[in-house]
Amino acid sequence: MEDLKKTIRSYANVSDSDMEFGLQFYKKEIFRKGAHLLQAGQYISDFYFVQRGCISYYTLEEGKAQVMEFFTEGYFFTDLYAYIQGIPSESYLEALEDCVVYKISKEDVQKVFDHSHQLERFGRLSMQRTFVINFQRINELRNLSNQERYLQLLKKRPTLFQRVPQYLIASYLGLTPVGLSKIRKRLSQKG
Amino acid sequence: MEDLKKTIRSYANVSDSDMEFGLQFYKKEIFRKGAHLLQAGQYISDFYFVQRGCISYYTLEEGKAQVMEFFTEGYFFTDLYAYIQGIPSESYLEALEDCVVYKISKEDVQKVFDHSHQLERFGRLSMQRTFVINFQRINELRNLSNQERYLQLLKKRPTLFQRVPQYLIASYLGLTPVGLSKIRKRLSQKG
DNA sequence: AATTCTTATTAAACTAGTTTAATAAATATT
DNA sequence: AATATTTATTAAACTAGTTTAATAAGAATT
Repeated sequence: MEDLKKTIRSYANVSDSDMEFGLQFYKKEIFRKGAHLLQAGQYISDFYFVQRGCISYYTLEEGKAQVMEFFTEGYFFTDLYAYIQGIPSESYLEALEDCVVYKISKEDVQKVFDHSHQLERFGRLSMQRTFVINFQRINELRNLSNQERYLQLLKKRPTLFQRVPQYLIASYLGLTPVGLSKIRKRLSQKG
Repeated sequence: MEDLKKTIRSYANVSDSDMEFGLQFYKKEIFRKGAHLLQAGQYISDFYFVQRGCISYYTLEEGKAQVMEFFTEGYFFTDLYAYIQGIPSESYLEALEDCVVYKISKEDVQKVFDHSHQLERFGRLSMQRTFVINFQRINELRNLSNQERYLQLLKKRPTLFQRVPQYLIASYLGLTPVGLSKIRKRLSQKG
């Protein structure tokens, strides 16, 4: 749990005893490639941390997967929307590789926050971090062309392109596989 | 400050004494139509609550305003991105009408959170609320057509169309004024 | 009431994507 | 190694927006 501990401490000064209290609730879990951590219609009451692997977070819109995020090592994740609102999920969480994750239940999160002001602060600040990422995402969706967003993803998360098939990346970028292929061709002709 | 108090209590059970402690830091401020609460390049260290009026939150991209949000009565707002990161803003906050707001400084927010676990919880939960809104925004940007987003805005915030010129709404929707006009024409011909 | 200024619509040419379908390339399976 | 399956590219026709520029409508000012 060293990676998890380090990641929490990157947000707030958590004492050893508070950390020990918090970590006791996390449980290790393994998912094989192709396994679903969550399917639409299910409730999600766990919060996860990626120790190893890659998980896709997607919805089905008219039968087609719309990838919203790829969670890789060091990410905290869940279907945060359904988790927060306590409603059935409209999304899927699927292991794109064999994965090792740590999970904690919503009730245990509540216990941890009730017990420790500093861990509640970690909660607030990690929510802030999520805000920053979503804010950037919205700005990118609004102000950048698809080509620019492709180039930016290539720059920000280059290893993703080795781990994930291109048609899922196209989906993440809000494109069809054909559309992304065209963009790549256009770029390869110029440069 | 009754509206402010009510809004805070809609997030967390704050005791009277904690509430009193928190509210002492808020200061009332008035902005005339056209006034800027924030300009690009400035640091923003205040958090605001809209008592009365409408504030646009926008960036300039190649000289053109890109409206990201309209803040109306009951909204908490700031340039949250610059506020959180402590970096100079790239955005503007402009009163579209005469406005009454309450504001609190970042340092005072910190004092309040340090003083009261329940107010820190309010902070976390209001951040969660912001997450939910941004999440929906991202989904709308990704999965809905411009026409659908226009119709949805019309449904969700109908009064906005009486308060705000159409070209700003076009910008909010990520369209040109011409584009929005076309959509409206298309709809009026069908229905 | 007339004028000016701002906002909204329309037209025409253009563009970056879409869809569908065929083909090519890469990967996995027998 | 041969075959089947999955993934990526290309082509062709189409679409919903863009830009620029002209016009019309509405609001504010003299």
